[in-house]
Amino acid sequence: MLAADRRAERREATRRQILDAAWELVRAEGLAGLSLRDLATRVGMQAPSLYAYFDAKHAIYDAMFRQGFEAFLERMRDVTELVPAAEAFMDFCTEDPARYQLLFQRTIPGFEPTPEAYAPSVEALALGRERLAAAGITSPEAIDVYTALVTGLVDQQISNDPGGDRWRRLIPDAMQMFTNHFGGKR
Amino acid sequence: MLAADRRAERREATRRQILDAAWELVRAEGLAGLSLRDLATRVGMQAPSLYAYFDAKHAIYDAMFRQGFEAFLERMRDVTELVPAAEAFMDFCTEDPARYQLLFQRTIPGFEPTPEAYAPSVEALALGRERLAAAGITSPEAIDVYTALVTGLVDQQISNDPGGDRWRRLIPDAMQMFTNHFGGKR
DNA sequence: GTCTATATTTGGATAGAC
DNA sequence: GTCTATCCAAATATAGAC
Repeated sequence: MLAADRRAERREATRRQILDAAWELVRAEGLAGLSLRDLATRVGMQAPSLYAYFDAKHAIYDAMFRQGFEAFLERMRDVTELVPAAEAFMDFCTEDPARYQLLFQRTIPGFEPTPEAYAPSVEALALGRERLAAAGITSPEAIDVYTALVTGLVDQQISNDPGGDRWRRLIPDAMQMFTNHFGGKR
Repeated sequence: MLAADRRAERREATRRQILDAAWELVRAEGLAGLSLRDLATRVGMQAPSLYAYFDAKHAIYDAMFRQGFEAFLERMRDVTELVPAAEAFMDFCTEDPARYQLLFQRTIPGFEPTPEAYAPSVEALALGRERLAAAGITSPEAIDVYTALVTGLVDQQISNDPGGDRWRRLIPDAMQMFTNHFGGKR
């Protein structure tokens, strides 16, 4: 193996280490609480050293955005039925509200994901559409009501009953309501 | 009229003026973009002068929170039917997303409304419950699904089609789906 | 690649004169 | 009540030595 390859590998490892620490930090302090000083401390560096790995703070959010949707795809890949899919989505969101905020709420002032980071997110959307189609849901209206319903359940769960299951347990009933009205396999 | 009364009245007028400017500012810059310097400039003051009217920045958010729910109550008071109520809620939220964020999303780090500011919010919740009961919806599960569904529609509308009506126009159909499943007057 | 030192900006908040 | 002057804190980011 060439020295250049080893160097690149080491660099990637450090980048991953920084991102891991960033996730820990936002889980503890909230998404907006990510500061370069704290992050550097957590990986045993001084703040300016981070700039050897990321051009700017937004580049860190960008990499996290991409990682988040990759994890999302991984999690949803094998879940095909309507109710389990909604439950998997709920669990993915509630187990890390900071990640939920980054991926689905977009509340960081001035942050827009770059096209590269955006790619897995587009893939995730396509996967969702595919799953719905397999369940017999194809009309744009039905899809829009579905997304509103599921994200609404998740949002209520996170903001009004964190750690509980007050809205999570309503998923089967809500899905029944949805399929009764919009058709779809039973 | 006593001089003291006139003084108090003048003071209240200035407070209102400051709050009006604060609303303008958050509509323009986002909820987190409210800075005391900018706010003071907008009302023709220097920043420290604001402290004669509000103890701290959070006191301004607090007063805005209260005003927001008072406006909400005013708006919803005469709307009793299910579909018009959901539409009125949608319109109230979309016409001022910063207000929506303050009242219903609670994303300001460290801000918790005081009990006094909270009062109209509690009243609003009670009103909502009353409206649902009048429509024949009383089970806790049905109420929770209803809130998830309506806030989900609003949230999708604001984040994915601001200024449009892609989710707003689905309200009648979504309400039909809901009442079909959970009963309620038709 | 990492450090120290520093620039720069931007906040909220206070002291004290008037 | 309003001002000027200032403090203090926190943040991102850059320069330049090693």
